[in-house]
Amino acid sequence: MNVKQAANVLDLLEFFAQHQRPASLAELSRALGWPRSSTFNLLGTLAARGFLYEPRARGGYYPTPLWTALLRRIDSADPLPAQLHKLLQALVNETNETAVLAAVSGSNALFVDAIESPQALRYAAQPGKVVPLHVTATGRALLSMMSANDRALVLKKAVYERYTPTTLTSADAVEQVIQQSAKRGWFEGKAEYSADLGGVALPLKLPHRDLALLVAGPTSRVQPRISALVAVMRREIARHITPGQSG
Amino acid sequence: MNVKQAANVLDLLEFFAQHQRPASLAELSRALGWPRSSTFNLLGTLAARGFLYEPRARGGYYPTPLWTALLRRIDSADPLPAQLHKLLQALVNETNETAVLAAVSGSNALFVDAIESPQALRYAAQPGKVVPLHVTATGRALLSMMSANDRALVLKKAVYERYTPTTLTSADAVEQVIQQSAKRGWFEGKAEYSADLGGVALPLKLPHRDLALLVAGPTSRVQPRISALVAVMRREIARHITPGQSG
DNA sequence: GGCTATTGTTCATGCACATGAACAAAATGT
DNA sequence: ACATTTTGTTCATGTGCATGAACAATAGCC
Repeated sequence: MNVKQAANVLDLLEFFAQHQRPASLAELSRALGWPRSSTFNLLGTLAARGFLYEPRARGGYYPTPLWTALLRRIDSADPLPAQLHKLLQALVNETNETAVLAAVSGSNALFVDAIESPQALRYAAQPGKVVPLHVTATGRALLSMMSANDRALVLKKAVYERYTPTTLTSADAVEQVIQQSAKRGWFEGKAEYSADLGGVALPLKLPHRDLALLVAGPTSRVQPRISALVAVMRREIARHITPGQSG
Repeated sequence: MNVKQAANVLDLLEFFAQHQRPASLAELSRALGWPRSSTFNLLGTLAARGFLYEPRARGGYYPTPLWTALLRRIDSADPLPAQLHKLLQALVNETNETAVLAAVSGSNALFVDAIESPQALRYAAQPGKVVPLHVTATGRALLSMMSANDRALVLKKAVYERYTPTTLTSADAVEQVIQQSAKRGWFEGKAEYSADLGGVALPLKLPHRDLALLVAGPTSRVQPRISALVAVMRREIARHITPGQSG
């Protein structure tokens, strides 16, 4: 079940991240399609708690530094090593495609960091994006690191919708692909979830978390050089992660 | 009116900021006093949007880097100059009391940055804290920068509750104190809102925002050296803010 | 491996709260 | 200064959602 007013808080945050300036009640109500009265109540709630304020009197609301103060504490407990962001940057430089770090989140892969290719036609991926585990290279790389039990559970509960002509639509088919991919050491995505999108993913076991590393772009650019991409990814992983950290 | 599920999102964030580790549904439900089913729905909503994930399968939920990604963008539009944080630090070093930067937020002063005194007995102030405008030194420093009209409006709408024996309880009394304080150039708080708490506040006009700078602590330590504190604050403001920035 | 305690999930129902409408206050234009 | 538009605020009402209860799955224990 969807908790509407929780989602609205997220919408509000995303609005401010996008527009980067204070906004009045009327403006927000229009932009987000909320009744003015509801907007009034929500802004009031957030402002009363110190999460929104009006930088200038009657100049509209904006999020306060309290958010950042809280998140600094939250992030300090679960930091993505800066190394990993540099790894992504190196991969984008070398491959000219989008590079992503993903973690398991329920039955989805969650993009925890991403740098997009500089090219006009590119895989648009931002931190926070989620994709199903069973129909993506990233997801299967993550699944390959789970115990057989956990993986079977996810695959059983998965919804085998056909997104594109190449989508795998059964637990068995997916499990088989995972086995084969694990053996050869890399996972390929062949436009199963998004048409014309191809990618290569590698499992990345770190001390306290299992991640997947993905490089992806249009099938036409990615497909012909899969093995080259794998080689680059392996090289850059070796360069950016000290032996003690990889598993 | 209070929007419960919006407030719950904030409670959740604060929980994680405090505990700094993943928490299971049951754990959160207990800690926050929510029904398990409600917790289930809320976590589901946030996870589906990519704002929560499970770092380890069945290892509990934790906020994702998406929060930070959004807030980086939000903060970049409304940055508190790093200078100002250094100013606070300098003041804490010099005075041994808590130093705060505050901005107007509705009829409250919002603490946008704060550094607490190292002493055991100190003014506990953190970013995000809000205090009424009309019964605090900080608030009156902020009010002094408003137009006469705006200030009159705030003072008219204010609720003149008696928090301590020294609380001012009428618009006229407050306006008078503001006039006098503005003339001499600094604002004093005399345990009107929190018992035994004293402080000195100065208005701080920056190019795009009006702030107040506060140094506060137990009355016994602050009261006797008010003028010394004012002198230190003025000197450090001059040191940390270039002439072009102050107004 | 069975038994118990704990955690996670579903669902129907009553009521808190989101909403539209009506009003008040500001802003804008002439 | 007046008329018009836009924005902010209040409030009663009907309904979407939070909730408790019941069930399912998992973990813990001996």
